[in-house]
Amino acid sequence: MTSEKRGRPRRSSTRALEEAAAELFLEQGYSHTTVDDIASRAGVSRATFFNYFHNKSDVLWVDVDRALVYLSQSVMEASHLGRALELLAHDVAPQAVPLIASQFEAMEADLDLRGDGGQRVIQLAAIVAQAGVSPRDVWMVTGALVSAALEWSGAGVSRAALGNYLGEHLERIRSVVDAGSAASLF
Amino acid sequence: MTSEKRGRPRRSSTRALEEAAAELFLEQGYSHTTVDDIASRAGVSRATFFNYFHNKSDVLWVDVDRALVYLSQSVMEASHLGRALELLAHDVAPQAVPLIASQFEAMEADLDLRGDGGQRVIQLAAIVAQAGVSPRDVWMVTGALVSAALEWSGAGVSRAALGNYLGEHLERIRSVVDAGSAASLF
DNA sequence: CTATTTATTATACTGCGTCTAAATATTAGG
DNA sequence: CCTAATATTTAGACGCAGTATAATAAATAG
Repeated sequence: MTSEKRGRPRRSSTRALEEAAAELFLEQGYSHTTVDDIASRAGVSRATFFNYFHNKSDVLWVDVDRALVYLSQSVMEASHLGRALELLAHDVAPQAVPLIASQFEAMEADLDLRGDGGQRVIQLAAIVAQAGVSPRDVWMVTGALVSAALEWSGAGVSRAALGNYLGEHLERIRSVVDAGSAASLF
Repeated sequence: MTSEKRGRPRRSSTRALEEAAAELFLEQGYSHTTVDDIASRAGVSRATFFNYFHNKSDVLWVDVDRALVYLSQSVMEASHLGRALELLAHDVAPQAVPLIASQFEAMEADLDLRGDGGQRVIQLAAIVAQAGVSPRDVWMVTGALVSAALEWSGAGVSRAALGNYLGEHLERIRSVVDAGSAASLF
């Protein structure tokens, strides 16, 4: 995905494949949709799909993964999780709820997708740890963040900004985390 | 897996397959070991492997899964997460650290196994929710439990009983959870 | 000895993910 | 214009996971 000016132009895009996949998942369910189906609908070959995504399920988690990458980089630079989260929340529009969150059950793939979700939770925990939160607090903080994200995505169209939920849930654990963790969080 | 007295006797066992798999994973790494390899070493056919496990990775998580099933049933009966955890901890010997926990990096399968771990975390969260912990506390409690389990399994051979770690980590969040959650926890 | 029960096994199939090599479409520069 | 360099698409083959089915084998009950 270098895409300067030279070379054969792209025939598709992450977005296009995302949309094709979303359509099919809603029509036929996740497990009954093959990668071939997605590629076909997007007008490219199966091989090309894998130029854009590592695997079938990633197509659903694109937004979440982008957020995690952003957060990870942001933490590396700022070394302050609280600030990194503010930056992230600021960049996420209230409408931009990941597809996976808004239309989970419609895709009838609970079991298939549970593992993928858990993978992201673990990744988040790794970022929290990287941010300098003390080991014994890592999972408590991670839990608070997951909680906030779920409440945010679960709230209807009238949801507030993501930052509000994050702030609220972190505030609740402020009094019980180590001093070191607090320093990185608030 | 009914196994009364009638019918053809079993040629293998979960344990035997577990051990065969563990050997191979340590020898060759997780991703370079096929289900065929495992079955062969255990002296059965590939098809038989799937009579004992749902999939390749489950073989590493048997102990964790057993604990989760136990916990889930226990919660259904007692409707009290705290008590269910005590019962669980009481039944788990200090040496019985799941294979996956003790020999994680030796298997060179970080990425492959991360998803499986996350899956269990999500399952745990579901049990916590089922136990009547209030929704906004579910992930905080889950985080505390994961934290405890990791500290327990990460401690050397001199580790204390699992119950100690669980109690300690839950105690830390006691002051910040809802009254309803506390009722189910303590 | 036969019927019943349970487990093992062979076999075939779908689909994911990987890899390689070839084909295609574009730009840069002589 | 033509050629080289570059970037992307694509076909095709492969290994392996996981599912399903039907046949076979080994035990017990009566």
